[in-house]
Amino acid sequence: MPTEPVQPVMPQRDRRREILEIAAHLFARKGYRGTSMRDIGEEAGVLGGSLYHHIRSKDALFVELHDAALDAAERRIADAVAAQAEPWARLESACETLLDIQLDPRSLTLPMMNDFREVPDPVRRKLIERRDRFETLFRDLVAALPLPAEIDRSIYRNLLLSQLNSAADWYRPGRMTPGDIARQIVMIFRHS
Amino acid sequence: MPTEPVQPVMPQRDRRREILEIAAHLFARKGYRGTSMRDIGEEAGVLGGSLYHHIRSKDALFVELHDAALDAAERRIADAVAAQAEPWARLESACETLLDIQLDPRSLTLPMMNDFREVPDPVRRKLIERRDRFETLFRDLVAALPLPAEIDRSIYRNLLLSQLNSAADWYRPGRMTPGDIARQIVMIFRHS
DNA sequence: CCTACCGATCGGTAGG
DNA sequence: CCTACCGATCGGTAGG
Repeated sequence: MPTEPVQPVMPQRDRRREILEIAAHLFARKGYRGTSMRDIGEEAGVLGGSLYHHIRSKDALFVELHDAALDAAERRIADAVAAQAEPWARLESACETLLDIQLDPRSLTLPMMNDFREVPDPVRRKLIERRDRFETLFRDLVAALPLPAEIDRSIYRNLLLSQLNSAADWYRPGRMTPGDIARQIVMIFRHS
Repeated sequence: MPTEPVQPVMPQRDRRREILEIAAHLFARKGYRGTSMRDIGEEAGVLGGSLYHHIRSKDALFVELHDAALDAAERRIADAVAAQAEPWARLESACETLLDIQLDPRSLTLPMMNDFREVPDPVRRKLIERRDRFETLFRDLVAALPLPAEIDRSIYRNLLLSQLNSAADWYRPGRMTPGDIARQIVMIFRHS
């Protein structure tokens, strides 16, 4: 008589998702170069080489994760912004949402958005292309602000985004929430 | 009759300086992990292993370069600030000087200040210690500002520094000088 | 998903 | 400063 497997059989699709999540966390915590395929395998309970049944290459895996993270972030921000009408309130919603994503320790998200320098050239080109598209969201938000004429909106947007993207480098949970930080940012960046 | 060397003999001290400068440029451009000892050797005209006559280890080399860069930056900023009396003018001087350093493509400097994540743990601890000391300079400048009570000065300083440190990620020379950016930053961050 | 391996590259060293 | 090497680790693959 045939013995049943102790572990329930998991559909290949879900197994792949599981591996992607593990990889996202490792990339976010240790960077692209700091994460080896063997590291990912270890957390998934398999050897590094076995991962290639689910993915094509480390590069492709990273690009896929990065793009999916930006897709999700874009959706969340668009939803949050849509609930507001006043330009400053829309900007504050966007900042709070992006900070929420960047500062959530459980997020399998874009803390990897930064150090593009440690990634191979062809990968970097793809990441930058996707990120530029993401940033048009903020270009539109900034365009709607009633800013003094002497403020350059392109600089303004770049400064704002670099703050939001590097907040995870200095933020420590406790005293302030991501929402508090977003309010501080808008307070500073607000000019009428 | 003895032949004279074609290349003039260079004192060991200067040779070491030369190697440090080459290493600084490579680290700044390609990051810690992206720069191998063999890369440094190649630009210096020797094999990677030969560098160990001048340095103890790659880690020690990186820490030395990082600390020397911060020493130099600290001096330049302190000098620039000392020429100003008014708190906002002092902050603007500091921002302009730091941006000058960060955005100068010839600077063998602190573009490496950022991605601490790709560096080994013991190295990171040393870098952070030195950087924290560097940042007290800005803590004092921000403390002197007449800011509205609802603005948190710790957040304010972190936002300001993260902008200055990541400006090299988006800045492209041409339309605006580092001084222009500094003026934009202070315009945005100025509140009376 | 594993075994067993490939070629490449890494930081670093001994000995001259 | 070179030769010649060490052990470790990397991304990836063939074959089952």
